[in-house]
Amino acid sequence: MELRRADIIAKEIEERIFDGSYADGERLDEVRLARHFGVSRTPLREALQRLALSGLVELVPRRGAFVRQPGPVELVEMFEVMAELEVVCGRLAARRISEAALAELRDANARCQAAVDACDPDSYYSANARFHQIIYRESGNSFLEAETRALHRRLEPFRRRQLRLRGRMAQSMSEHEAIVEALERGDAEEAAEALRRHVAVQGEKFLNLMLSLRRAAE
Amino acid sequence: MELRRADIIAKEIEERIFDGSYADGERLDEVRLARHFGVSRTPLREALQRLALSGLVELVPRRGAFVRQPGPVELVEMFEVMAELEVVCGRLAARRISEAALAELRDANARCQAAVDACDPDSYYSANARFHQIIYRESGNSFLEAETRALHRRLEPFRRRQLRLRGRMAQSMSEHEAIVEALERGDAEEAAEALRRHVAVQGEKFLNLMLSLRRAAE
DNA sequence: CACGACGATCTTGTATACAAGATGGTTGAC
DNA sequence: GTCAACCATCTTGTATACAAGATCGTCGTG
Repeated sequence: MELRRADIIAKEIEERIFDGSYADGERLDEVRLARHFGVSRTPLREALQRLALSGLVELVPRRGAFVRQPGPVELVEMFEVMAELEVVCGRLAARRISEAALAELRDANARCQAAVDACDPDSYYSANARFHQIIYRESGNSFLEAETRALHRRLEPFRRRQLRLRGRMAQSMSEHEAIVEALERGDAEEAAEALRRHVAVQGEKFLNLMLSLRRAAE
Repeated sequence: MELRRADIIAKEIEERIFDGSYADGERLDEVRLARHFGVSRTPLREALQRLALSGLVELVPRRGAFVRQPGPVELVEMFEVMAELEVVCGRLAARRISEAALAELRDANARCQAAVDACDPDSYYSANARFHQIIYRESGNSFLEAETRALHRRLEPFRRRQLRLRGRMAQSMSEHEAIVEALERGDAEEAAEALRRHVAVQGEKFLNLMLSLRRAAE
């Protein structure tokens, strides 16, 4: 047995929550899940604890674990925080970014463009994620980087839905270019604002998000 | 038997890590701790998992749990993020704060002043914490509030050390007043900047922080 | 004398057994 | 007929037992 099983199980359940296999409010039966994963309740409970800490399930004492999908309000709040974290990363990165990292950004952007041309949302998503994570890293603050990545990851399933909307990928691309430009110039405020515009969920984007939520709820 | 014991144990161990009873890198022996708390290894392991998620201990598979005090670099990073979160809270609060909350802030500030006059760092600390938490709440973003409070709590022991320094309380007070003023005027940028100045760790504050770390390490 | 391999022992990871609280249905009284 | 209390059952929380990997000392060899 090479690794801790609880990690694997937690990730698996997380995946199921993300992709909607487990509905909001659903109780996660320990013995059922334990049987399903072929383990005892001990490592499974560890996995549930872990998920509870990330906020994906709610652990009610003596009652069990319940899936806790963020509601519309909480989602908007999380996106707002995400935007602000990106802004902070961008502002710091504008001052601290290296020439090599700028090249990496341009490369990531090129891959984004290729994905847009190929109309491939999945590879666009991964190239886009790389783009952003370079900026997190170049903030020069590992703690900030870790926190930002964690939230990014948590919002991943919702972002992904948004991307499938018409024209979103192309728009996203041009925003990327504005960000890179600002970072090249070392213009912290412009980088910050470009990122804020890029990430913020507001107006029609907000509406779209809510609609996709409705769809996912069925 | 009333509540989940793992919570209580986790909090207890957390306290010990915070106050330095457990040194950095120290291994936390499961059976020893279990005996100490009068429980079996099962709830104790749950507690360790929890602490691992908060970053207070490192869980090395098949090796055990090790206390992981943040080093100087990580601490500075955490304070930088803390400052940015406060800034975000302040900026949002400036737009969203209610008249009642402003009154609460003035009240908290009065308590701070009373603590300064009485030279009572402990009650200053709690009044100060209340002051800041009102701002987090008035950001109108529960998720942001929760995240900010979590980091605030994690940095508490280090903040507390800083407060004992000469003149820090009085200076802190005047900064509070500037913050309240900006919030009253609804001046988001000024509130943000006032908070940044208030929370940022830089210059001699940085030095002091490092020194207090040294002291704690012994 | 130094280095490496082997094994005893200890510690963690997992499974199972047991205890205690929660749920839901049934029964009885009003 | 309705409401409430009680009991059976189920589920979680905790303890203990067992398995597997890691540490460290010892012994043997070069």
